[in-house]
Amino acid sequence: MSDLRTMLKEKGIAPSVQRIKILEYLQNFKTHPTADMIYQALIDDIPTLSKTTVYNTLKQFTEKGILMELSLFENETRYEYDQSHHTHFKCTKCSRIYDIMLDSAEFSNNIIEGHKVEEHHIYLKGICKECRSL
Amino acid sequence: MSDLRTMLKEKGIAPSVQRIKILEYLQNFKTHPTADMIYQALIDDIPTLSKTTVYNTLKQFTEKGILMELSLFENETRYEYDQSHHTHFKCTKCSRIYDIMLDSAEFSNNIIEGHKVEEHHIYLKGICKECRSL
DNA sequence: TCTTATATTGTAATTATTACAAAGTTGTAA
DNA sequence: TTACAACTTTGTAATAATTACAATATAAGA
Repeated sequence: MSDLRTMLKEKGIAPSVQRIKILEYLQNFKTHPTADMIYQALIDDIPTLSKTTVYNTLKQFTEKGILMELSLFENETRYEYDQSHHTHFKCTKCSRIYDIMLDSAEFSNNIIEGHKVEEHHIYLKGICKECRSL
Repeated sequence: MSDLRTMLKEKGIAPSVQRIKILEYLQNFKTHPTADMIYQALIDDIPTLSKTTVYNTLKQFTEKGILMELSLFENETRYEYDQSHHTHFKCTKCSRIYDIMLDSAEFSNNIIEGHKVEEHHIYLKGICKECRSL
């Protein structure tokens, strides 16, 4: 708890109650939650919490490199705190998303940690050829 | 054109004007367009075209395996016809999405086809352990 | 041609997200 | 301690992507 407080200060972010609770939630529940899921989870604890605050906070944390924004398989952004190198697996039936401790590419048409992989996608992100040459 | 017609029939889809034009567009422009981009591109040609038709058609094509749905880096679904095995690269500056002819995983912190890769994501999709054991 | 099934359209509803201004809070210097 | 400035949070309204659904139009077969 005071860990988070210190960490936020080091990143130049004032450790408000809202920010700490949101970060705490992401740290405790590695379920790749959406902004709404986080809001629903905290509204009892902080009855005045606004969804805008959740969105603002998540955006700020992402910009500071504290969180990772995931565009997994749907049209909602999901967030995670875990910075370790892993792969995401989503079940097409139950829609759950699993963390797979694997960072290589030998998985296509394979069983990995008991899950049957039917598709794999490799996404890259960075600065493109043209922008680099400016 | 009659290729597409035949192909749709084989998949059990009636080859209506709307469906053919949409598929033709995806075949000609490999820009991973959104539903809206396709709609905008075709509205002059088919003035009565409805966005619902575009959405319905894309959904149907995806279900029949004709198209691929991509959840790349934003909250809009993008579609592509190209079934070849490749990786997607998105520039953080200009937001363009590039096809990279590469399906392996040696790309992290690397220059690939001139693009500087800063992040790579591997996504898997399939049936999870629990669902398989039912 | 008539009937039935299928396809398309338009509008309204839903959901995720952002914009923005008002109200609240905090830190600090007088 | 008070007062001010800077920063945070909140709530409402706007936007954007997508879906639901009912009405209309089209196509195919008896």
